[in-house]
Amino acid sequence: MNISNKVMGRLTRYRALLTDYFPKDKTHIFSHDLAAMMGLSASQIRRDLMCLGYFGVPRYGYEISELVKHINDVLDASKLHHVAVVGAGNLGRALMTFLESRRATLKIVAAFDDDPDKANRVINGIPCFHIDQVEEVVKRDEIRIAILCVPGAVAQRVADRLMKAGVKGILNFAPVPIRIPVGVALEEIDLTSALERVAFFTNNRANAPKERRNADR
Amino acid sequence: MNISNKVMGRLTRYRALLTDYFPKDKTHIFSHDLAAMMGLSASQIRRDLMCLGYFGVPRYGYEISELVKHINDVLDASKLHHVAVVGAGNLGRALMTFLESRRATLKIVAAFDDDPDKANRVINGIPCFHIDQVEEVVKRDEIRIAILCVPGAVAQRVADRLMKAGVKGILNFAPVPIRIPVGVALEEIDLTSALERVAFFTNNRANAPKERRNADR
DNA sequence: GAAACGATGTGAAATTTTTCACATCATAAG
DNA sequence: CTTATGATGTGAAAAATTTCACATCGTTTC
Repeated sequence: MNISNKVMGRLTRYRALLTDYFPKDKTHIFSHDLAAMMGLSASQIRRDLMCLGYFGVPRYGYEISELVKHINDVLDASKLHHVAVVGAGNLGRALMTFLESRRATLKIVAAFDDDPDKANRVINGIPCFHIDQVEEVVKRDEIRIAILCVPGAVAQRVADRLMKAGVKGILNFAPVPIRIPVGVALEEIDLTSALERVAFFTNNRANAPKERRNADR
Repeated sequence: MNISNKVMGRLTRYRALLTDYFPKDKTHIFSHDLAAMMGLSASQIRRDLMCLGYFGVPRYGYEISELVKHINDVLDASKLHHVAVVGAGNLGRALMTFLESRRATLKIVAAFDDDPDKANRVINGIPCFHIDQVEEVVKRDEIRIAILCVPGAVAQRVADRLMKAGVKGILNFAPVPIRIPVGVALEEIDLTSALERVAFFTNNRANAPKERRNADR
């Protein structure tokens, strides 16, 4: 089964919801319950879960622990990843604390900045290096994923440098798109665009970005 | 013309690219140039621009100033919006500085937190209030959009309170989906999910999340 | 003025994503 | 054991999004 980017995104959210925000005493869940929590349709949930190779039982629903286990199997296909935050400004530092320790398999092991004042310090328990050490540290610590929080003007240059050093996945928060060769994974989050989108649909309520249905029928 | 969420997102990015990251001496741009910068196909660019009611000229491409003007017309349909950041933790404070002054029409006028230590202070030039003042301040300052950066466990409760106070658009960074009635705009950014997605496609390079083509043919 | 050029605008096809609708099946009740 | 129940898994339809392919048209060249 080929899992699309969209399905992936939802699977991660199902997992988060089930492991962190679901009553511990419940052992089973129905597709329409998960749908209600996620604001999606029940059939979409079932369709997504089909990708897992795990099947629920008709009258009981899905066993939560099994479900989570199967999502884990698919998502964390290859164990641990070392992650670096590049650009230790306000946003970079906030993301360090926010994302660290969310997922055991994604460990933020370093930060980089071009400001010498920030280098050679430990920020929130994460060692911060000068950007010129990036090649050395990426290789040494086997960093494969970078969270890019640098100004738009230098984003592409820094990204190129990271990829040259061996980074294979980039989560880009810089407000410009970056170009990647095939073989590198890229996810872009444009925060300004997101806010503008909300503003637009706040004006034009008719076509809100998400319509949330509840059940199957 | 009914503009979809996806098209909206791209239009905002075209604008940002053209206004902030494009050589000032250039007056015109071709669809395939913009496509190359955005990592999209030229035909998609042209299709998106059709929504604007502005047309390029065959051999000259699009006049940048006119193009931006038309995007402005569509996007900022109703002038100014007052925005509040709710939850003044690391992420909330970072977003305050990051998003403030990005768009003249989106002004962050207040922050809220349930920590009394953070209330009644000015953080990065933005006044911070205790969450219990939310109804009062939202009404007084005509706040219509909220950026939600509170813990997942309280996200829905806080969102409900905001909507009750008059907020019509929410940009949700809490790691759980929130439910909204029709008439409210919602955009959700799950940072953990984004990182997990990158990690997944870093493992499974075959199907990277974005494939970037260059030209038309 | 006429012809060549090359980028646009767009109908139609292709692809992707979501929803519908119902056969199927495990359980519980009779 | 048999039947009723109600949630699943999924083929097929529908909807949304992207790409193709080319007619069209403004500019430039001759």
